[in-house]
Amino acid sequence: MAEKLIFHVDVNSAFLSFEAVYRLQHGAKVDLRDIPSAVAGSQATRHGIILAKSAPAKKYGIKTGEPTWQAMQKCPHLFTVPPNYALYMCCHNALVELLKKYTDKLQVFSVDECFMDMSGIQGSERPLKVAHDIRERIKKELGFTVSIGISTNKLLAKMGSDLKKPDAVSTLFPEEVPEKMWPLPIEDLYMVGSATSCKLRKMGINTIGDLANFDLGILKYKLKSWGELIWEYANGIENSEIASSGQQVKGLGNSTTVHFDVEDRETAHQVLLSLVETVGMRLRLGGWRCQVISVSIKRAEDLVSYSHQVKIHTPTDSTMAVYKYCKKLFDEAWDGSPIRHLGVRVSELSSSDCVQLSLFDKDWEKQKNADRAVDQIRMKFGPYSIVRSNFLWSGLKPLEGGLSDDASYPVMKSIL
DNA sequence: TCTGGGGTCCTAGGACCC
DNA sequence: TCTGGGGTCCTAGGACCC
Repeated sequence: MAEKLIFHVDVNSAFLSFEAVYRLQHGAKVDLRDIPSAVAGSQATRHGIILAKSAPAKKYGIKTGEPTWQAMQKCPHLFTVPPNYALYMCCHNALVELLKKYTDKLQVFSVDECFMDMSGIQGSERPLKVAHDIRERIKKELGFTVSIGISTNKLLAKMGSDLKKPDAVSTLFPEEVPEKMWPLPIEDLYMVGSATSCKLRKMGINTIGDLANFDLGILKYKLKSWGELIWEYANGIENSEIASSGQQVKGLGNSTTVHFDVEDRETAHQVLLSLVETVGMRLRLGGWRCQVISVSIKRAEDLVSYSHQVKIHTPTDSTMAVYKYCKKLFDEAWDGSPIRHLGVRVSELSSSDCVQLSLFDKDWEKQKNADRAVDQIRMKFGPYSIVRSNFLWSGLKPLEGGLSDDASYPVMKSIL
């Protein structure tokens, strides 16, 4: 069997690049990528973290995910712009359309990453040439730069695209692993996060090469199946297929950091309703019902989260049914301390085609029709065209988590 | 006026059944 | 007289990704 040939395409500083291109196209004189700049959430509503940064901003030591105030201390003249998810989806769609011209075996991995199975070109064309074609074409037609990694599996292609940025193509074939990947610090390996790197460094494992050559038995004993997974990754072993049709959605959720601390039950319930509104609508748009409902709470004082979930007997897609369970879950779980963040998540999804009515319930029929009517009005006239009256004077957003106009918003997957 | 929001998968422990 | 052991389901929490 012939070796596979996989490309991993990664947009450089995606959110910031998308914004920069958009501004240039609308007459801006300055390219955000050339100055210290960042996409950052609003500090006033306590969403103030860095979502993406320019290369000049990176030179100040600014990191993605760090609080904006901290970034401003490192670089007082940092230019920040708010996030614009609708724009990112447009850029994402344009990227995917362009890549599809090269292969239909394409896996959308996130808003700014794709895997491509390019095995078809092997023999006739040189992989590097094709990759550079793609890179140049994206730059010319879409205005942003990408880094492309080339290898025989997804893991190595992904690690490869990190080797050189921005606007670059790198190979990381299995025979190049000892030379190109093993010298890197252990944190650079996909799936080694802060908790694992801490454990590994205590074991004297500091580079990817250290891990690759470590005793697998000891690793499995200490880190269970996780140890085996990252040991294989360190050795470049990974053989999952390109999932072109997109994986089954497992669950969906909505959460928010409230712009003030929530200290009473009624307010918490209101926030939960605003979260459930969009979850319910997304369920119905996707044609799903859920059977597990979960509420999560993050305390203001120590930022510790806890959660409570329930499995219900009859799958539902009704906003009010999900909300009813969320209120109950919240009341059972809340420890009474001020709340910073609330979340709702539904899972164990099943198709709503095969309706199974456990009881024939008139109220249920009515509820279903009401949900559908509201969905249709919101889709036609905008999400805020219909709003529950109890939000009017509450100071809270009636819908939390914004509705994407594209219901098939790409799912970010953590496992290749 | 410290640290977002959207996901997936794994594991541990308890309940329950045979 | 006994306190075995396997299997499954459920829940909470932790790990990772972008």
